[in-house]
Amino acid sequence: MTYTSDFLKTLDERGFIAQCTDDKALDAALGTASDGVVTGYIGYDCTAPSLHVGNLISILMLRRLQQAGHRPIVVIGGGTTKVGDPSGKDESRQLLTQEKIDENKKTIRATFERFLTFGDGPTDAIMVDNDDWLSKLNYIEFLRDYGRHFSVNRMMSFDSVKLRLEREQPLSFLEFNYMILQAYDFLELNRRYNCTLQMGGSDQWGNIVNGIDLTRRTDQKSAYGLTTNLLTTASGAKMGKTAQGAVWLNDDLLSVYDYWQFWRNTEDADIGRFLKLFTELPLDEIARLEALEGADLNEAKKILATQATAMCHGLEAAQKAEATALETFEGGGTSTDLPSVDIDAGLLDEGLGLLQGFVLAGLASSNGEARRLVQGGGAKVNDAAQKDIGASLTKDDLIDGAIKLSAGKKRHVLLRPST
RNA sequence: GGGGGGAUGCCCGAGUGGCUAAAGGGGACGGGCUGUAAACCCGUUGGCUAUGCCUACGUUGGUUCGAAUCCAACUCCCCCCA
Repeated sequence: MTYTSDFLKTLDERGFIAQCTDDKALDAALGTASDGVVTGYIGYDCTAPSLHVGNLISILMLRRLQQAGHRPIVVIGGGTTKVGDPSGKDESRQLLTQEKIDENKKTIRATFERFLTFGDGPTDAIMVDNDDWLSKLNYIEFLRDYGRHFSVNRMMSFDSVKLRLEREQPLSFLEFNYMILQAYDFLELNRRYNCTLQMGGSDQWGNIVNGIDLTRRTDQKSAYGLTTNLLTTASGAKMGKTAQGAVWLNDDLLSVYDYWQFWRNTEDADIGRFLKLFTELPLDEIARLEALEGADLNEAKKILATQATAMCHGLEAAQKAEATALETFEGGGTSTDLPSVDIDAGLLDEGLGLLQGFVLAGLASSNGEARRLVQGGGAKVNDAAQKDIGASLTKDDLIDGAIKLSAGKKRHVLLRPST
């Protein structure tokens, strides 16, 4: 359909939207809300110390919502994390301890401040923790007031539950309750902040719909749900997972340089889609970049990388990453800004084993892996291929105070002796 | 409570006494081709103080010259019945 609200029009043009519970009504509401502001939320469980690229689309939806003159709410799932969302998982998640959850909460919060403007104004973003209300619920009271609105028959029909059962994977009663708690979140946010929109990945559809139903049944209020497609690369791989693990948004878990590289290594077939989703370049500019062919597409990839990195880590850091990459890949030089690992200077005096060096640099997880890397011809020291697994690194290998180790053509780390 | 089935390396999965660090596949990593792409081809894929040693087939104990494989107990999971 053709949308009239800025928000939905933009999301639609840029390929965000997977499903909407009632797009006509939502479109209208976005244009006619009493004070012109619609409040929408997305919840994030704190199962890891940082969000990753897989969460990015949803964060950007909140950002777009704010840009369109509405109010985003970030819900930190301090309460729901204690239960564990069964959606899209074959097995129960390991339950996290309270301390771990609290720690994760802290490090996740900071990420949002780079994408959203927080404050007290009508369209300023706010952040709340669902632990604030979920932990206070009284079991019997809760069951009587809200549990009666959920039919088990229907709950069983939701993918998060159904798939688990069909695969004969266990689903605990604890997890079974997740959708009820998330539904209650929506109701609570509706009451507290007049929040009428919940967004999320398409795997959240069931949970979102439940919240809308609950709000209607208990308070006779209407609310909307909007989901995005779960992002996969053109080859079908899940976004955000690489060999090293998730592509984290926090720079202490993944360096800005590596984040930039992640986007630089986008497959050709994904460029247009990613530019629309992950940058804020105008569509005609994107159309131009997308139309490039062959090796010229590399230009588009660099623009994608720098734009996407700038949004997450700031323009300056992004440009620095780009310069570093340029020097490393196209200039044939060694940039001093490559990710580096500090080592004890004394190690070089005695001669540090080559294999050990790669392990310290994080380029191999064991001596055996480092050995295989050398034997396979993928290990380089200062750009010179190494064949001898018994070789040592010494002070003589230092160039500008560092030794450049490379595993393959793309992974580079500088070893810096600390004094 | 009763009966049946199951637990193998990152994942899936073969293996029912030695030839098993464990087939095959996926994934991942490295090499080649290229454009830091995809596809394709080749190689690698437990650890170590390394012609050897150690750890590993749910846990513990046993049989045996020898166990992932046989026996016992236990733990956890699934299914069916009540």
